[in-house]
Amino acid sequence: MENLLRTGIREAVMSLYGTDISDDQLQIQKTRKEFEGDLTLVSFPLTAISHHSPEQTAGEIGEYLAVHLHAVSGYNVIKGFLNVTIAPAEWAKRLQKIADVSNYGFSIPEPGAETVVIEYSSPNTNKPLHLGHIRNNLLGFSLSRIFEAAGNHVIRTNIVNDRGIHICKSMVAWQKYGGGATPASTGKKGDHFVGDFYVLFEKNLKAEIEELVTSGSTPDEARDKAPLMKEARRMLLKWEAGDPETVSMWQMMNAWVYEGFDVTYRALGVVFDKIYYESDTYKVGKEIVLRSLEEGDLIRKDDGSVWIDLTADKLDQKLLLRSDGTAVYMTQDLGTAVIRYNDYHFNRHIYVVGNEQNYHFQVLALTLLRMGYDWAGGLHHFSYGMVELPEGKMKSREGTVVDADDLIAEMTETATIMSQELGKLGGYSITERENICRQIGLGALKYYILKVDPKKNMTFNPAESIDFNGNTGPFIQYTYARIRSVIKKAEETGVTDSTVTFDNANLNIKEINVIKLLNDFPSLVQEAATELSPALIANYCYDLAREFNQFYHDLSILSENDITLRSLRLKLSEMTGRVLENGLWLLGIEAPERM
RNA sequence: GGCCCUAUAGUUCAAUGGAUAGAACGCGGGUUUCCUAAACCUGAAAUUUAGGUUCGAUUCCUAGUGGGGCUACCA
Repeated sequence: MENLLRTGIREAVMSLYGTDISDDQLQIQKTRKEFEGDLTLVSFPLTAISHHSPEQTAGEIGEYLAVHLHAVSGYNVIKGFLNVTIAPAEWAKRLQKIADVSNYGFSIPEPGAETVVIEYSSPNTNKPLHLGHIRNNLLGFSLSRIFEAAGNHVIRTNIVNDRGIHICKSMVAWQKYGGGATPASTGKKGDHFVGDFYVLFEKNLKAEIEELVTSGSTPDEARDKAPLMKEARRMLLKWEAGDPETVSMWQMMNAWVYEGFDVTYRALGVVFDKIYYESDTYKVGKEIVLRSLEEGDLIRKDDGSVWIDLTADKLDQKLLLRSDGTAVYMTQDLGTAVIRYNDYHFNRHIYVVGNEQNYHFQVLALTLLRMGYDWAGGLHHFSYGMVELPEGKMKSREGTVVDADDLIAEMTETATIMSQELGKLGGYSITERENICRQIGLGALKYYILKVDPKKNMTFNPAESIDFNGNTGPFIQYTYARIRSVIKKAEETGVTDSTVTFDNANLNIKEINVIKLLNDFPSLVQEAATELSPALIANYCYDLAREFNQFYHDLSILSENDITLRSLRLKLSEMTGRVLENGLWLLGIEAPERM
């Protein structure tokens, strides 16, 4: 529609002023709601060509369009803005056209489509997932679907930080205080079971440190020589040396954690195509660092540690191997990137990781480029902001961390209570009820997080912020469920007529508003992929649901006597339902048939 | 100290350099014989400060102020 107008205006300018115009001179936007019209030309940039006032220029072009373009049914000029009205019949034609496209808005990967690796989640195996991980998982998963819908090959991947001193801490605590208990013997979820031992370790370590400090040590010294800390370090050395007993305990405890993570991932509805483990990739990282050192790209200091000098790129020197030859975080990520490139030959690799690691990912990409891996130009850090609570940052030490499993349960619970209060659950089986409430609770949670611009910090208020009214997931889900209900009723009563065409249908303003939005969806999917923005999809779904509700509210669909009109409204409803379903799909939110 | 991100109604979020800065929650007022009232309509309420670029700045640039992050031989 916009392209139609674009070429029309080009012709108009050519015929009126004898000049061709550039794209940035030709500014078309949607007409604001309060003015009459559908599309608006901003005439200010054209005054240099027309040598007339903005108003006059707009008027002349508008007149030309009204005469020469039959799709244009009218125009008005306000200040320098030319508001063009598209004939309702054009919109009806457009509706017919988009209705004929299958899998509306989604593209299928073509030969030559880009391969995109998306890494998200990236948990440590010493603690259960929390609210911060939820934002990460939801963003990562939604992005993966958006990329897929935009026609890319997508590989969803996860790097599990399964080794290191923090893992040893929970191992030490379990060995010392566990008394042979297991998740099965205690009935606890595996990740919480292990996480509790980690907390116990930290608690007892803190006590030891305090004791040492009161007997005269500095805090740093105390931390260094605390017996528990020594034990954890000893454990790490044994693990790195491949001590069979330590390794088998490590495997057992990690298996418990993975079982727990699986439950949380399933509840969140996220999946992975390939999981990498740091315990595998850090070795490759060491190898490539050492090779690169031989080739002379890196610096070895007197103590034996290996560094890369990035001062020429306005960054610092960065450690790649410790003086004792062991790997650091960066080493492991270098290895993971190289392995992944060898596995998939990706065009792009997106890391969904919090913005506190911006520096780390700058260094990572630069280091790989410096080492001669040209594909590192395709690495992209999708950096998102932190989730804060109304009372401030989440701090594990102060116990203010919001646990992922608790939150999911709480959301489902709230949905159940609200549904009961509204008397929504009559006539459903217990399984159906539970399923609907789960869908709604998670819909609320997911939408609440995804509608926010990812790069900004966000505040999450578990008590108040999650709502089921207004700009929320359940509002969109509810709209969808009502649409399904209308369609179902139409089928039951046989009022559908699929043979009707709409080419000359007489549409009102609300119907046109819905068509306009539907028309935008395919390009929006592409834009969301380009901008890496689930929020774009989320806010679009809300707009569409809201617009549809206005349409829906004061029109009778099923009881309309005019067959064409009734069919058209049903068609509009059905398409809105499909687009909402697709939009929610992109966000990883389920669309309930009833609620 | 250096580097990065951020600042919009009471609150949580929007706004490719364009018109009178949109929503939602909360607060005030209304609409149910009718396809789901978890809906719809309606009122009050905001761009951190000072400069600059521009026909036009919430948006771009510079500086200040507030908030957050990074600057580990932690991950």
